[in-house]
Amino acid sequence: MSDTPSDISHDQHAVRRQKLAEMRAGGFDPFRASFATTHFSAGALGAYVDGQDNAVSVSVAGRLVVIRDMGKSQFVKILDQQGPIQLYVKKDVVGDEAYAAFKKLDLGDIIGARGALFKTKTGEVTVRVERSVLLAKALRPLPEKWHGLSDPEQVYRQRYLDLIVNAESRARLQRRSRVVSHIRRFLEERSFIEVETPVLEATAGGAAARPFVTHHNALNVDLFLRIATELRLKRLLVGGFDRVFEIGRIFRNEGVSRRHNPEFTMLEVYEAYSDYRGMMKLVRDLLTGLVRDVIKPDDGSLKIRHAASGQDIDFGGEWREVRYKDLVLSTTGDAGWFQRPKAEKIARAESLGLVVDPTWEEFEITNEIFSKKIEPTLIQPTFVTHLPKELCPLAKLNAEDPTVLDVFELTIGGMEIAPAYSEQNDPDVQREMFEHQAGGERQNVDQDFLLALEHGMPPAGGMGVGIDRLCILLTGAESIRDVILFPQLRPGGGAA
RNA sequence: GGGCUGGUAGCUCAAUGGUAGAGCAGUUGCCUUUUAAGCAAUUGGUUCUGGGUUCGAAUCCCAGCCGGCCCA
Repeated sequence: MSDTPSDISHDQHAVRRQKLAEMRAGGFDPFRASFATTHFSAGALGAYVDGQDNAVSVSVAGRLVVIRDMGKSQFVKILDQQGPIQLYVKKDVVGDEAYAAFKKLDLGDIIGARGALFKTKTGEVTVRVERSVLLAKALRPLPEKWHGLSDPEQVYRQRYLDLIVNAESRARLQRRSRVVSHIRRFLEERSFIEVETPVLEATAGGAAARPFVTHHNALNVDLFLRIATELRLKRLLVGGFDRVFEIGRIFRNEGVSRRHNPEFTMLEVYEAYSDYRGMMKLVRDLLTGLVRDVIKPDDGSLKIRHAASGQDIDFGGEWREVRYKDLVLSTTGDAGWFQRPKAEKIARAESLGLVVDPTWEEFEITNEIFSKKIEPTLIQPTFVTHLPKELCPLAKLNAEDPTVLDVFELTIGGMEIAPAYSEQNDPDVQREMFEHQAGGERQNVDQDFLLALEHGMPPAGGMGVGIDRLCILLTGAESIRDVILFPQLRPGGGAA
C-alpha cells in the first residue's frame, strides 16, 4: 500500500514515466509517432454543417487539457493554436483495446484524433473519435485547471505553461503578433521597404541611452548593441531608399520595470519628401487601422478601455494637437515660466512634488514637469508639438521659432507612443547639434553619419513607435512583461 | 539603488508562537452526451536557503536567494 517504497501514486512525474516505460515495453513509443491534421480547432468547428451530424470528418491534434471520464465513454478537450475543441471517445466506437489505451492518457499529453463532427445535446460541436494516437507524453503535470497559473515568476519563466492554461495570455500575445503583422502590411501597401540594419555597432547613436557593450574577438574591438535604428535608416534615405522601415530589437542597458525591458521592439519609419505633419496622418491611419482591424472593439467603435484611468480612449474622435509650451504654462500656472530663473523653476517643480537634481539644465527641469505631471494626464490621443530644441538633436528647427522643433510626440493613455520629426538634413546644423550634445552627455559623434548627410539626404518625416508600449495600450495589459513572450528576469531562481 | 510586500503539496490558497490543512491534479473503484461533470475512498510536505530567539517557529528576529508593487 502506501508505505511500501514502490508506491509512486503521489508522484505525478514518476507515474507518467512509468506509463511511458510500459508503452515502450509494449512496443509503442509516442515520441516516434506522427500525425496528419486536416484542421486546427477553430477551423474544424467552422467546418461543421449545422444540423448535419457525422457529415464532416476532421483530423485534429493538440494538448489534452480537459478529461471528463464517464466509464465507458469520455469527453475530453484538446488545445491547439486556435483554442480548444472537444472530443468524444466511446468504447464501442473505438474498441476495447484503443479505449483502454485512451483511458491511460494524462492531462497535458499531446494527441491526434480523427472522427466526424456532431453536436452534443448541450450544443457543443464535438469530434466523435474513431482513431486517436498519442503524439507526445507529458511527463510533468499541468497547473491547476480552474485558476490557471498565477505566480508571476512562473508565468514569465515558464511562459509555455502560461500559454497552455491562461487563455487571456494566449490571446494577448497572439494579438501582439497580429499587431506587428498589420503594421508590416500597412507600410508595404504604402510602398515602404522593410530593411534590417546592424544590431552590433561601433557607435551607439540615435538616442540618449546607456548601451550594452560586447566584444568582437576576430576584429578585437568592443561593439555596442544598438539603442536606435535611426542613423542607419537615414543613411538609406541618402542611398535612395525613399520609404523605409525597420521593426527591430533595441537594447538599452537600463532598469527593468513595468514599462521597461532591456530589449524591446521599435518600429522606425522614414519617408522622404514628407515631414512631421505627414507622419501625423500616417500614424493616425496606422493606429485607427490597428484598432479597427486587429482589436475590433465589440461595439464597432474605435474605443479602447484604458484600465488605469477608467476612460475609453477614442481613436475615432478628434486627435488633439497642442504645443508643449502651452501645456507647461497651464500646468505650472505661470505665464512667465520660460523666463523664470533656474532657482524659481526648481522651487516651483518641487512644489509640484518633483525631485529636481540641481545640476540639471533648465530644459530638463521643464521636461521633468512634462513627463511626470503632464504626460500621464494625456489619455486621449494627443499630438504634443513644438518641443524645445534641446530635446531632440536629430530634428529640424522650426522656421519661425528656432527655439522649438518641427516634431510631435504622440501620447496616448498617458504614455509616449510615437515621437516623429521633420528630420534634420542640414549636415552643418546636425554636426553642431551633435557636438553640443556630446559636450554634456559625452555621446559619441557618428562621423560617418555626418559624412552621409554631406552627400545630401532628402527632406523627410520620420517616426518611431514603441511596439511593446503600443501593445500594452491596445491589449489593456498592465505591464510590458505581459506583452513580451519572454521578459527579462534575473537568471537562476524560480523554476526547477 | 531605496521603501513596502511575498515565497507552504504539481497548481490555487488556508493555518493566535502549540499535531501543517482544503480545492484541483494524482492513485483506486462506480458511471456510454459531459461543461470547473458527478459519487466514494485515498496518497502526497526540507513551509525558498542559512543562522538566531524560544520549552516549542510556516508564524518572531537577522542575513541571503528569487519575485511583485511603488519611488529614484
